[in-house]
Amino acid sequence: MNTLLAFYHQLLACYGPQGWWPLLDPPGESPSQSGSRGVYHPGNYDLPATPGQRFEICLGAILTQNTAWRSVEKALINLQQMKALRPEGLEAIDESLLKEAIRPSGYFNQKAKKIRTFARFFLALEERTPSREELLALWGIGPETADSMLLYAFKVPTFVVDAYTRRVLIAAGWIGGTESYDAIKSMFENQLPRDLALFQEYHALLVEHAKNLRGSRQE
DNA sequence: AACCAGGACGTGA
DNA sequence: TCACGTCATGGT
Repeated sequence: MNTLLAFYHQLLACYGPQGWWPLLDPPGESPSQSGSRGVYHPGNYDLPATPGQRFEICLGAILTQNTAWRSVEKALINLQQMKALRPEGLEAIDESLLKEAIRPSGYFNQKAKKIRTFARFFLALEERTPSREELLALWGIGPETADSMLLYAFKVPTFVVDAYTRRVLIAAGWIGGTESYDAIKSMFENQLPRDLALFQEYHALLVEHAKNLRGSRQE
């Protein structure tokens, strides 16, 4: 039997579809209605539906590096209000305004440079799907950010590994903890059917489960 | 009041 | 290659 696939079904039965990646204003809801908060879309694996939503997910992937999502939402909303949640707007915005907008998400000096670098790259793409190597070559985009963009923004079935993933696997006794990013990524990709919805949902479920593990311990 | 949050880069060994 | 310091704000 397949341990990782069986575990996925357990998690799904326990928590249900998570609806990643959250968007500020998905189709069907006005921005004011979303109450300035990311909207999840459980069971819908067709998003993003527009280049704008795709770009929003990519920026979120950068801004959430070692940062709580709640802080990222503030930054995304600020950018949206400054009309800089588009690559053209980002290219035009003043440096100090940009940093002020993303300040709540932390590391604002580095992240300002990162999202500017990415905005230029995104424009040059012209709707094409980038390769993992192209993304990794950009300053500020490491393995997890690249995989998050590919999986949730560009709909490429590649598995995302993060701190939560490691925590769950360690708690289950399936890894020691010193394994490399790519080693853990390969574990999943070698044992699971390469399916977009499965990969998207699995990572989201691992995050939810890891948060529950932490919550049961203390806090 | 330390500690962590949906990491990545620069450096030295 | 790899361990370690740095980056920064916000919530618990």
